[in-house]
Amino acid sequence: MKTLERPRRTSGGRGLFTSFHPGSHYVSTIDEVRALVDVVITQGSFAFDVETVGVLSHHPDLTEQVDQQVKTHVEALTSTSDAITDRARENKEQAMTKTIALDPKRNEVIWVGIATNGYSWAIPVGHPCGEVLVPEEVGNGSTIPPTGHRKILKSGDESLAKARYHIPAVFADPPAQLSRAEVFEALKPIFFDHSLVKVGHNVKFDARTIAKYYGELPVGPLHDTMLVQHALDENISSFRLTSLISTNFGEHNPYSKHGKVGANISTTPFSIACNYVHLDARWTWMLYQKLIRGLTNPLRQVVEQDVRVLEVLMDMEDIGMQVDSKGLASLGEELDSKMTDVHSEITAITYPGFNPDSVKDKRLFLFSAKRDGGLGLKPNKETEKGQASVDHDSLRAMEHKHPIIPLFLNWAEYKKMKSTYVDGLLEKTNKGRLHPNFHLHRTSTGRLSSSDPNLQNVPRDSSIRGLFKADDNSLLIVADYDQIELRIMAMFSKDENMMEIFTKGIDIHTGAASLLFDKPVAEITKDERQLGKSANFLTAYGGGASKLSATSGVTLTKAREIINQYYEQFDGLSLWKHKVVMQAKKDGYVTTISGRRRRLPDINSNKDDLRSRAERQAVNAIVQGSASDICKKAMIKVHPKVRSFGGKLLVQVHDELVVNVPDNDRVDYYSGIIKEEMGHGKDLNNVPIVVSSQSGYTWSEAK
DNA sequence: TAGATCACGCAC
DNA sequence: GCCGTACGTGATCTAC
Repeated sequence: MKTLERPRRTSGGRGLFTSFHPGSHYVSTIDEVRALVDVVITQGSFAFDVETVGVLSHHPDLTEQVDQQVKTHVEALTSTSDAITDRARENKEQAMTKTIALDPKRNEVIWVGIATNGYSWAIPVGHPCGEVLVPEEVGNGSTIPPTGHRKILKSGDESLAKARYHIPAVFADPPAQLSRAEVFEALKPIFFDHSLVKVGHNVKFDARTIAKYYGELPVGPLHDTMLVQHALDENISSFRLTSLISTNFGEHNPYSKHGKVGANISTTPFSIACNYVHLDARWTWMLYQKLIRGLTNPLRQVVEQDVRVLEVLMDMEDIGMQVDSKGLASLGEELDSKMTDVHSEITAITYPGFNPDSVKDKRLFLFSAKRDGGLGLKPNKETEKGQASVDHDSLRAMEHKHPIIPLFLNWAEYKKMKSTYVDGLLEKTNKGRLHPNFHLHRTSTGRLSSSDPNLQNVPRDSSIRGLFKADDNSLLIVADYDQIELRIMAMFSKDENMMEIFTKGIDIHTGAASLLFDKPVAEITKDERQLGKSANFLTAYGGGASKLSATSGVTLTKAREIINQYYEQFDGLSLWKHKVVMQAKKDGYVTTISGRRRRLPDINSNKDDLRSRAERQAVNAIVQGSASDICKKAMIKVHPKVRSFGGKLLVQVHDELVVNVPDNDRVDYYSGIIKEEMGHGKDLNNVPIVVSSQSGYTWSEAK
């Protein structure tokens, strides 16, 4: 039995592991795994990290996707040959393999890294290669490729033309490694110990990845360096581990010496990969120690709340949401046929090769002079960079000027649905379910975000939401906060009129209209309510008269009048906003209900545009961030309740929760529990919280 | 050729 | 100068 290597401590160094150098130990026997488990258990917490690869052959459905992608790719080419087709397939397979490596449901672990006080271990469980025997050879196009890698001419001879080429390295066989099954069995005591804190950098990924080998998710408490760092500084551009090490330890490239991994860990020599795994686990551990020690209240409580949300999110991601793949596919066909028609009409009016996806093409066709082949129309809006805009609003405004404009509008609508929501979602479907990633560190306000796929911006249109289904024998309950952001503003500002509207249970937009137009609530028309609504929105976002006039269609003068009247009626609100900005200028940040901070470096800028932007952000961050705090608290409370009656929390969309519950006669009871845990009936300093809910078999029915 | 940027559109 | 927070897609630009 090999003994565990314990890295030497350095005195006065940057951390516990800086004496580390190559030739590092890797765990090769099951006794060593058991021994490391014994050490970890005494430490109370540990960092871990997995390295993963995608295995295409494990997923026959994915080969179909590759087939399809190769087919589309080849169809777009003018000349095809076996060599090109093979190359295309190789590229697509590589891309797909890379994708699956990051999908916790479909990847395979090849290394596990673990670190705790003074220790780190690298456990290989399927690294495919040993050391390099023959290095890879890459030609950048300036040389003639070696024989055997040259193009074959029609004559049958090898072409002597210079070309790009890539000859992969030749590796020795890897050393003998433990199997995943025995390693994870032996590690079970540390991943399922309710008293051990399991730390990761984006820990949901690692935890969900290893869940495959246990048939269930590791248990909390979990902790994550990303969300700690985010609480300390939300204005960070990259949350990659290497970036955070640089900013926290002043190491410019901690991996440069012996842990540099190429494009793919599975084509990295064994010893380098081993070093890399040690480094990743160690740096995660050291970063965690450093960040957690720098946490003081109220940020400490913010992080404590977020790690609890993290566990809920992990569960939500792993469960995923059922989607009707066949329905999506047939919607795709419908859109395809509509698009074919529109496209041919567009081509007939424009010219062959006109690309309706090209802003440039559309801009040229609409706005260039008639003598240049354009329509000579006048642009009515500019993009940020000062170009003529061809977005929906601009086109709508000139819709009657030429028959092609409605065609552009139709094309854009169909294209969006097809590419983002049909093809995009289908590609992410795994056994009929979509498993989003929820992020706690990607917004400046503390809101969640969602990606791969983003289930927070699924169109409300029933043609899409109607395809998101409850499980068999289940129902979806959608519970959402009523006007949570405006209620939060009422709470903070204690504005009398706003408080009164909410306490009396009057619709806030109607109430605002009533004050704006000095009319009883009962006499407010639909149009007036809409103006009230627009004005209400402006307050949270800090919009001005021009925006109001643009979105609601009233004249600029009228818009100014409305805004003035609004702030006269809700004078407490404008006073509060003013105080917020003053405080932000003094402190450099604002604070939400839970104590989360939004730092605003531009709040005292000399540049008017930057400063006013920061002022709007200050107000908005308090409102949006506090709403997010409330919804996070709710998730923490709702999650165990819902599980206790066999339900599943599926998705959070900022102010709404989507829950899958058993389809039985207790649905009203379930809804009641969910609403209660979300705070329905309670209040925010005398501003009532109202939660409404609906249920149905699809997401559109439930909303 | 890969990554960055722009323009756009979807959500709250 | 003029509306806050996100993410995905496709085109186009840019650096290597």
